[in-house]
Amino acid sequence: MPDPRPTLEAVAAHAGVSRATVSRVVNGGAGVRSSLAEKVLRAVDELGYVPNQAARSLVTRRHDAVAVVIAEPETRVFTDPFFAQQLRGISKELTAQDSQLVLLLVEGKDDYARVGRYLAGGHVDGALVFSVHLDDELPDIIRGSALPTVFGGRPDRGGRRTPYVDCDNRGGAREAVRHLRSLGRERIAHIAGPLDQTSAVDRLDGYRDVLPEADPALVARGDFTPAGGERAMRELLAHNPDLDAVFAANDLTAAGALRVLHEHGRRVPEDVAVVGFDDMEPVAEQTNPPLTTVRQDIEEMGRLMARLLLRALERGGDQADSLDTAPASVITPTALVRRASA
Amino acid sequence: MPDPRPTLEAVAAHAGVSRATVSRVVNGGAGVRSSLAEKVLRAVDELGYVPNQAARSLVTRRHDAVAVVIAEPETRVFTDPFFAQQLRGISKELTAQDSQLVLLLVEGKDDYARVGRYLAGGHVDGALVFSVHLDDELPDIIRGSALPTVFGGRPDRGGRRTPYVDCDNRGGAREAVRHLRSLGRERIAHIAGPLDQTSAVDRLDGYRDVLPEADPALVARGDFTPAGGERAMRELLAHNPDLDAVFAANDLTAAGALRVLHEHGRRVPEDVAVVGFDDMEPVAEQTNPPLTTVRQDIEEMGRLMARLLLRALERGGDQADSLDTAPASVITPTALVRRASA
DNA sequence: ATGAAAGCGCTAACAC
DNA sequence: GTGTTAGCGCTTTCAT
Repeated sequence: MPDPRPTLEAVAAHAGVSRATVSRVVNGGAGVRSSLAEKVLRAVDELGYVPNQAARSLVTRRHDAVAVVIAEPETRVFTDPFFAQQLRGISKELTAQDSQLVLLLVEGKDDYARVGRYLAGGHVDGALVFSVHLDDELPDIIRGSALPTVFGGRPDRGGRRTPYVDCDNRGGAREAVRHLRSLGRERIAHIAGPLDQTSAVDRLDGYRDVLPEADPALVARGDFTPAGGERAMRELLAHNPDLDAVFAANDLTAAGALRVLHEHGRRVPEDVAVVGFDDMEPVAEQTNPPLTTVRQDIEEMGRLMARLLLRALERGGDQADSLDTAPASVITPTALVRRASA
Repeated sequence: MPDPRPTLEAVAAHAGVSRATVSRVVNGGAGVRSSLAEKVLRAVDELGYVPNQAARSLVTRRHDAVAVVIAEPETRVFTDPFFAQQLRGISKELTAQDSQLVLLLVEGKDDYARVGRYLAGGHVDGALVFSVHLDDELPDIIRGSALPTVFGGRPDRGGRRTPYVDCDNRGGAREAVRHLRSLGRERIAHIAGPLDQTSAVDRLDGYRDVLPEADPALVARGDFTPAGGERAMRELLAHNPDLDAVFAANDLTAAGALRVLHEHGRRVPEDVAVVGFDDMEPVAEQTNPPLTTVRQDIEEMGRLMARLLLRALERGGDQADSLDTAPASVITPTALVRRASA
């Protein structure tokens, strides 16, 4: 059985030119007489030549591939489409730039070393990282790899160094609470998310921005899950039987809260108005009543992350984190989507 | 600025041995005196040596990477966690075998050529492919790349050639319908999925297996979405006001059907019992009442796909689809999960 | 504009 | 056991 993959050499022979010429043609064909170029192209076609990436990377030191690192698959990531949409945006942008997407799913701290090794191992040109927990070491490990990186979601409270893309969690939360207030609600509660995630913290901050004097008993802690939402809602109802509105840190939480509200005979939105966050459609449209919520354009965020990284790669070349070439972070806008719950 | 990445050569010099020895140590160290091996390891450590994959692939012709090809991101894939869970299973298995996951998201037919090129381009050792539509050319393109491949979901009605992993759609459907019958239901309807997907066809076949004489008017066509489920349910109700049970092709469809049932004042499960398929928890647990459904172990299916492929790679070496080395397909079992709707 | 030649960093015979 | 050596397939000066 003959080797199924012809080499540059074979194409050169077939076309009656040198390897160098074939290489030029294959890489855009700048500075090659068109008559020759044509001949080469024909040979490429006839032989079904496909360049060997490994050989190419060996000399160019580029891989046209970026890693996408996603941690904490145990939780939210795998029960809402957030992650999938984000990936889709990333994929679109990378594809447009002929870059490949290498997915690194991190199951736990045991995987950190592996990821660090991979990133340092020169397989990819850059990394897109979804960091979630505040005290996580992953961001540091990744920064240690010295690979150009863009984070998805604000990495931590102080983090200035690495660029990231996040939606305006705080502003979106403010909008949600203001909406509730504009509806005439006076006892507006908040079910927060897990406060080791910046998104949850920011949403809580947004709530407080609008209601700085709110009764602390009106804030309960959830965990971004429906079960957490139920628990928090029960607690809130117990301590604040008079509440007339709830801003939930995400849609899943709101769904749980809604169930408890029904259970307790509260009508939504008549007795209690509810607003969620995310606009994750399969949930927000399925709830009873359909959920008013704060939408973020997740796919666009993914696309932006990829764009930021690719731009850094183009420019940076070697020294990707020299300050002036470092791309700035991006905060994407949110929008209130009114359905029936508020 | 000095090159930040030391080579084998550098390590060899630093350790006072030959490149070959370093290479041996780095690749497991078989047949190297331990005293030397230690010295090498120390050198590796001190220099922070990381092997250059491109160089290695160039000679070994292995990449320790497999592509995961996912088509039709427009629809279902990105609104249910199915895909994420599958990926997670795949990732776990690949990671365990030190293989990387390269994700190829296919947005439309325009992308087919790109995918074909990539797969043929020798970037990866094999491919895991989620093919969904019956008349799709993607499977053929992929087979054309001559890359060892495992499909997720039965690729098409006749497909014998390529191994795949799928759940027992037909058997699961039978179980669902039998359960409904065991509840004493006599007018059992079915809302089918899009029949250009084998899973939808198989589930319909399962329904018919149990109810070969069922009134054809009891079968309506959905599309795996809640909206489709609503539409189909209305239609069914119009033609069969006496129906007392519905087997929906998936959970999303069931959620839509449930809403219409409520709208029409039918009590579930008293008047009409409902069973779904998939057990996608965020949906099945959120419906009112919580959905009885057929569960498939999605993560396990992903894991199996990867395992099958890796096994083929180990054995096959070059000729991966020689008949005797081809791994057989796997059908995974389903299980009825009883909640409140039936 | 084109070709010749020198590697990129690694593995795998093969010799010692 | 260990070192020597010959490439893997490609890009890229450097001549011409």
